[in-house]
Amino acid sequence: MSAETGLRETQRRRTRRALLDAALSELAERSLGSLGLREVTRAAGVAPTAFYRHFRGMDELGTVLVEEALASLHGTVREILAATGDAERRGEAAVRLIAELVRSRPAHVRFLVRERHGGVPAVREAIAAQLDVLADETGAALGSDPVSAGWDRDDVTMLSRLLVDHMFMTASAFLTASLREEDWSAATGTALAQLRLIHLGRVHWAS
Amino acid sequence: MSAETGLRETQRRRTRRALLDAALSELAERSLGSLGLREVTRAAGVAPTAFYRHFRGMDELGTVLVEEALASLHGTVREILAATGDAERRGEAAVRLIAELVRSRPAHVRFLVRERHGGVPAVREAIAAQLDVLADETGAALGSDPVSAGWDRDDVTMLSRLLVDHMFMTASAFLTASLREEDWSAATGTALAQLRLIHLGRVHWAS
DNA sequence: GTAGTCAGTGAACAACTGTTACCTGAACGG
DNA sequence: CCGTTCAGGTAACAGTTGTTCACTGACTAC
Repeated sequence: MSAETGLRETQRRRTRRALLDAALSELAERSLGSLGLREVTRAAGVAPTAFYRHFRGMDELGTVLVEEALASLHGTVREILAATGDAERRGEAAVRLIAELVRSRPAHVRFLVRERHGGVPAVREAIAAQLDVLADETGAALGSDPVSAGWDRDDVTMLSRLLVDHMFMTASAFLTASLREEDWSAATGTALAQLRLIHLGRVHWAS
Repeated sequence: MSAETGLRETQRRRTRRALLDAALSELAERSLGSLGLREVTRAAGVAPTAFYRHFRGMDELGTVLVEEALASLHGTVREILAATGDAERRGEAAVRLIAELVRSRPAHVRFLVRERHGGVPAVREAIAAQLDVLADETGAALGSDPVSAGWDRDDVTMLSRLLVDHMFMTASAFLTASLREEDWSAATGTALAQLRLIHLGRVHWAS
């Protein structure tokens, strides 16, 4: 479905991408709330009015970026949860996948980290809702895991929330460390150690 | 030092406070980057030009807010670290103090959480620098603790970073839960459980 | 008492903002 | 081929922005 590869449609998609990319690159050192519609269109090489052909306003542009960013994150998390092996290996896989995500889509990740607590309610809520889903999935995967057999629901959710938040911590650490290679590997080490410590706590947990 | 209670000086301080408070209340649902100088002065009931008698620009206003917010946080953390008793009690004390801080200065706390990864470099860096100090202090306190005797430096810092970040997680959770009382106590429970889990991991850690 | 300091004001500026109504021309369906 | 659709452009709008300058008048130091 939605092949839609007419000449017009492809051009339309192109400008839409240009708008999203322009916004994304402008957001490297600013926040969505301070980003003007005209700035985006200017950076995209398009007339201001063209914006309205694609988005109702900046809020909508923002929520689209949320969906884009979290689509890849969602995929990443599913990979981790589906991964076999002991918790140690799973932790490594998690950190590795986050690292890849930061390397391949730094702008998207930065956007998520920044706007999670940012000043645009619509975007904030979109991220929060998606993260709730993510936490639930994590919780479900955790539930069907020998280590946490017999845990009550509250404890499972508190752990999954901790893990999701730790994911963001790690992503943020990678972003600020993404300049020097030694900082990068240090961040990797820290994230892995923290996951190991959390896992240790999990093993010795008594509901 | 700096008694300075002339009539003029007190009035000056009053407007300065008015500016800071106006900004703070305006920042309840927006970010610093999107906050205009004129908006602040308007909310403070003062002419736009009066702003310059107190701050060079919005960045400076921002860093002053950072100092204010982190002064209380600094005090809070010192109290926790100085607290005697086992780790369980210390965790309880930590959560309780954060809760108090959120209740007594919600705007400051929200400001910190939002601008930590926010769109104003100067403010972001000011917060990061202060948090580094905080993490170091935590690390020092952790170092002189029987539980973590013999840990190497890297492991201590990874733990203190985790704890500082967890503090922010908790503060953020309290902020979003501050409407309904049952959400509040649930947030308290989650934070406590997470600290307990981390502590368990700490006990069974092997450097 | 008097001269000086200085927090706050008022008016003006060029630049920029989001949004509207209307126009253009290339791709489209039949 | 021809009428229609529609992505994008132009021009204009009323507001708002940060910053400057000169000015006022209550406080201060002497």
